[in-house]
Amino acid sequence: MDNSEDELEENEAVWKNSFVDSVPLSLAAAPGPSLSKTSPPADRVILHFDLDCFYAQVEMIRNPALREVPLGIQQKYIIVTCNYVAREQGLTKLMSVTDAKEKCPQLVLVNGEDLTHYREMSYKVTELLISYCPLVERLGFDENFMDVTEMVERRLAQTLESNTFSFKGHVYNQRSAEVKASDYLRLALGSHIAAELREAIYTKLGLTGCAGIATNKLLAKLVSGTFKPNQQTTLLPENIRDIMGHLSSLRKVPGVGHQTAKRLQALGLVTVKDLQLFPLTDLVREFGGPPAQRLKNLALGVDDSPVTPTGAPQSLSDEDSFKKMSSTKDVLEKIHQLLSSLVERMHRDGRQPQTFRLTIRRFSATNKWFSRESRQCPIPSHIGQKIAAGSSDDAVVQLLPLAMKLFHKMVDSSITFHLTLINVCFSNLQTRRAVSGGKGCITSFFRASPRKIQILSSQSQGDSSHSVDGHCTDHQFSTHGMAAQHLSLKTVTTKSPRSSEAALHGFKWKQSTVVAEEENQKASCCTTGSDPGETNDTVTHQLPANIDPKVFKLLPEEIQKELLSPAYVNCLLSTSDSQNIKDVTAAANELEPSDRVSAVNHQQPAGTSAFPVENVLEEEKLSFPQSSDCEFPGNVDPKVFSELPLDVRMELMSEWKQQKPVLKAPFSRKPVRSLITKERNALGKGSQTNSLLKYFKRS
DNA sequence: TGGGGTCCT
DNA sequence: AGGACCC
Repeated sequence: MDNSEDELEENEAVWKNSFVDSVPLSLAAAPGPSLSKTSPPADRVILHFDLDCFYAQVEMIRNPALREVPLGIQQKYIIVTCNYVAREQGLTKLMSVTDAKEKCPQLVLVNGEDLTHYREMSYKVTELLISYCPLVERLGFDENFMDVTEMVERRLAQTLESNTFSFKGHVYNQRSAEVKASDYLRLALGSHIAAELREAIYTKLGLTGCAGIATNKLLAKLVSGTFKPNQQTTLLPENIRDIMGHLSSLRKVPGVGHQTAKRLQALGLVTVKDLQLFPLTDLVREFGGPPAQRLKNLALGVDDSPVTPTGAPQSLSDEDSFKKMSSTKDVLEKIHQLLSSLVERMHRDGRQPQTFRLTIRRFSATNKWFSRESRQCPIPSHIGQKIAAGSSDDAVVQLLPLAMKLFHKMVDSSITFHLTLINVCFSNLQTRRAVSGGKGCITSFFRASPRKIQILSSQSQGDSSHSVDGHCTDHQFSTHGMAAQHLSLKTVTTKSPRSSEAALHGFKWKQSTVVAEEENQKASCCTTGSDPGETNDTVTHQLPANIDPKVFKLLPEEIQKELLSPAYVNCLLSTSDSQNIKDVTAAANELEPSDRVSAVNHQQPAGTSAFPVENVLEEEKLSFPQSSDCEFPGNVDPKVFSELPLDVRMELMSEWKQQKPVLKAPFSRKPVRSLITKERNALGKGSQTNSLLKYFKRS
């Protein structure tokens, strides 16, 4: 679960004594003109939240008796995380069960292979944070970045009366006497917000965690781990050199992975300082321009990447690993099992997947062990509809032949094979919504839609008083939230939230009005030849050659049926024949895109999609001048918009965002650049900028 | 070394 | 489709 082993723990002892818990600041000491609103590109205030041993905490909430015992969360033969009782006995993350039991014989194990509860709790945390401020970016299940610059600015305007002010929590490598109030007031306010949010996470969800407060994501993340369970630390700009310098190796720098570290090491670089001092030109030679600059920046603690609201997931997948799987029957059963749960999850999400992918990992004694292979195909829309509609069994039965077809594209089952992992994945997730009605105008949404979107999980936190900030309460999930419309759409450094709703699994995206769907699409992927009429009478002697009749009879009825279906029989018979898939793919491509296009055009200002890039941008700016950081389509009245219920607003924003690839440009001028990072992909235009992680994407 | 995710090439 | 990265 957590591979970043305690980056800063080694330094902890060194610093601990020099930290103070609360550093008094005096506002009387001249706020100074330097930090007043006139200073142009004020630093951001970025928070990083990191829940303590997340899976273990979730299990301890589910079963409080586990709080007092050493607890390990097990996936296969690994302890992926453990509670602090267990850590006192020397356990660490990602330790083998054998080693762990040896160190701690009384260790209590809970199987953590099913992520459902962790995922749900994870989204509750993100939702909670979003309810205070929309700029929240998830990193895994247990971390969130948040850009609270605007909240800080608002508090700054209000808080001038108070005479003294303190940092909450620790301040990295800093004594109280050294802290200058006027310089770091904004970070100090950030530390208060962080403390309040951690408190909210604890009181509302029962979870503890750490927070880091700094001027960018890199630094916030690095500093958050300084004091480990349930504490927070602020990094002042003057200590950036320290914190970077004290990292024990380049691998500790988020963004420098295994491969990059190896290449750097080949250049003779092992410490962060090595990289800081290494000539950029030499670095460029090895990595290319933008990545080289990026690496240098990271080493220096410089990171301009925005906090990009994560919104709903881009894909849902389910996987299982095992020592050995070598029969088609086992593969079929495993895929069936994985698909069943995935389809259910997909249904709960409410969106409709357009792409299915099957991934395998083959056993290999050689050291090359970790690579995976995958094949993907479009999902015929009638199957997608069944998934979204909740006809899960039907959907699974129809997906199974698709999956087996993909499987046989990778594995020749007439030869022995040895798999160690199977993964099924839905991607290209599409929100279904009304499309048939009025033309080209966003208002067609406003009237239509008996919406099914509901809150399933958020036991709407009844009080509005939990607001960290009077201005920021608009974003709550409770029903009372029509106030303070101005806030929710303001973004500072980035685009508006991509859909938060489905994301926020508590919401359903479902829409009772659904696109009129062409049904004549020939669904199954392997329909060549066989006559459906025959199959019902089929008995086991008609089984494909590579199915053992005895084994067959042991299979669940449903699977037997499926094996006898024309689709599956054809899959087996035509192992190396990819023509079937191609036919279906072509058919699907003829139908699906037009569906999409009409949906898109319908919601756009007429004709915009055909405009040259610069025109589009110009137009958007003109039509929505008062806040260029909001991404309203040009014909949406912000006032009308702001009066809509929260969930409607969020869904609309998600819609618009998904359309940006059509609206927006691959290259744009600086002011909007941060808005389009994801959209570049969809356009298929190369991002000539950096090749490094989105995580440290530039703004 | 799990069971997830992201984006880029 | 694979590879890098994150947890």
